[in-house]
Amino acid sequence: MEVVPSVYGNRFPPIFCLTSTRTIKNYPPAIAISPVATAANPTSTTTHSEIQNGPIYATGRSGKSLSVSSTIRQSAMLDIQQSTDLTSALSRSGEVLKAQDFNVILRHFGKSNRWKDISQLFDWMQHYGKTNIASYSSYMKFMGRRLNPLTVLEIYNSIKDKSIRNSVSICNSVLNCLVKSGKFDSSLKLFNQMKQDGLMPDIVTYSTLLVGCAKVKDGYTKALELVQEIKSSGLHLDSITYGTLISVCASNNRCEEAENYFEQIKSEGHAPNVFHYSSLLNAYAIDGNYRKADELIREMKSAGVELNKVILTTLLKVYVKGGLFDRSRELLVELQRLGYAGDEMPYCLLMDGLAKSGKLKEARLVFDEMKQNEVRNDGYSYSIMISALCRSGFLEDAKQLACEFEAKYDKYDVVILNTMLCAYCRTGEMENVMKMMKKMDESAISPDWNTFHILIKYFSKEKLYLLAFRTMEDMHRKGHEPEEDLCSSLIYYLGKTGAHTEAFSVYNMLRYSKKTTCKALHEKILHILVAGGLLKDAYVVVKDNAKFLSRAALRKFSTSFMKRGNMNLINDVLKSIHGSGYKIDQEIFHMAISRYIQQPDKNALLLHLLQWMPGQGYAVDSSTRSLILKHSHLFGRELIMELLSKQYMVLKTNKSREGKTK
DNA sequence: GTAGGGTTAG
Repeated sequence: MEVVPSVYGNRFPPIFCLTSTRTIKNYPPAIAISPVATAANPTSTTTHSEIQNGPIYATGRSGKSLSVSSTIRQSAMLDIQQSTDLTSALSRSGEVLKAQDFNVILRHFGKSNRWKDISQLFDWMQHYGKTNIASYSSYMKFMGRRLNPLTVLEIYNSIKDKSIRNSVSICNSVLNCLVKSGKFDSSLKLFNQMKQDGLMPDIVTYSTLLVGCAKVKDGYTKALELVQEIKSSGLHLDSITYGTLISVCASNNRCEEAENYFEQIKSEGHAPNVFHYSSLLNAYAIDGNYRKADELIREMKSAGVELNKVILTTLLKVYVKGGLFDRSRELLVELQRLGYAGDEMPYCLLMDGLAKSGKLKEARLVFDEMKQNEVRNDGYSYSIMISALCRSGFLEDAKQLACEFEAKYDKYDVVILNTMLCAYCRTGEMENVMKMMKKMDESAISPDWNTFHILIKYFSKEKLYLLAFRTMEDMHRKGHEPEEDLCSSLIYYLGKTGAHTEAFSVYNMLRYSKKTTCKALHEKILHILVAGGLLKDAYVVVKDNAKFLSRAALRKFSTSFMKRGNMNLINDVLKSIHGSGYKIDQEIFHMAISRYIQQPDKNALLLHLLQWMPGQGYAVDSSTRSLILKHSHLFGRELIMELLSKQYMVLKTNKSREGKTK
């Protein structure tokens, strides 16, 4: 395959080299624009209240000049909001404005989805110290998922004022950004750090973190821990937190617990709201419990809670999961009638359910109908159809749909790209695979766990083991943990093709991941390392995992090490395998001692070995003994005789012990 | 004059 080296070049850079989303701007020095040093420079002696409220005007100013100042500020704000050239508007009108004025503009940009302007304005505000607590929270809120979590952390860490850093709304916003971008573990770590630094978390902090529990394995346990923490810190679960908890239960297959929380709301004298209902409904979707779902809908009707788009869409999910495809279709028609079928979601639910119960043709019909209905397309429906076609082996059809999506929509996210990658990998079209990877890189879409898995599997299938290895390295660097089976097979193939070092590298990725590795893997890598002559690495494996290794493998390793391993480590190796309970046999001692004799400058090591042996119940056999005696002049004859006689005593006691046991 | 949290899809 020619394509691979040409795409990667010879140096094998990281598979995906995403460009940083945040650029450092070179603004003129603050002092040149703003003469007000306190407002311009946040690292100066500015107090918290000044940062929050802007420079405090001297008392005694007339009401008139205040209103003049407010008029000037109003027009400056308008200038910036309406300007088509933000840079010049800021240098023209920015000086007179305070942090809260900029926050108004920030929100204005936010409401009109002017992402680029929000970023530029916020950069400017940061540079001139015109930020307060609300600025940070608003910025993160309006940028939402557009913000790279690393950028968010950078911003957070740039806040030097402790009272601002510890402010609960800023902390909540930062945690929210991390949770929304799937970095739940990082958010928990940061949360603990924040608490140590002095954050007093409130119920919003906890419900922010609870959202993350819905997306991770074992999230329910973590949620319980958080609930415990809420209670022990004297806070109370509020309506939103209950809603989050129910949704955590739903996404962790805890239907009964979801019901319990729902009942708890009622027993505390509150009426469940539409969020609570939709989350509980979603819990019923897990096993398609349409009876309970129908009952819940009746309850909603009598309670006067509106059956909104989310509720009806979730109900559709329940019907689909319950296999009630006719009722699902009826409900879809109802959604269309109500104007609730403007985006793909309900179609996706139905298509996916049909495809997964083997009704691929019917799924395709829904897909075609959706396309006729001018539904907004975000690529989900294509993902579903393409992967359904792939699963059933209709690779050509899958490829065709992928091409259709490329031609019709130039909009990609990680899922559609993964799906298309998968389709092209299955049909073995390297050129298209590379095209998708380039697209991912260009659109700054970070590859996820799935992307890496698809690629590594594909490269392995094409016998491009080194490329698979580089991809796995990249995956590891990006913090994704590959599945053990995938590693294990890659280790096998790398070993088989002589890439012993690379095989060991994959082994180490697994070993130092959080998961515990399968015991057989240690033996597998040991064989590869011994075969590749990487005896020092092999020794590391043996030292750490001797208890998982078979006697045969240990023997093979020791034999090789005695023959070719580093002489300075021979005694360590012998002690280490003895320490693991392996009885060293005479042949091994003979090999070790022969090596020492060949190299008289290592005589200290030989003497050390001979000294060590009797203490562990070992003694050299007669052939090794005569070998030593033959060369004893090299080591000091007297000392050697003394050591050998000590060993002889051991030999005698061993023999007499053996005799007694017989 | 001010900020932060919840429901559905691959």
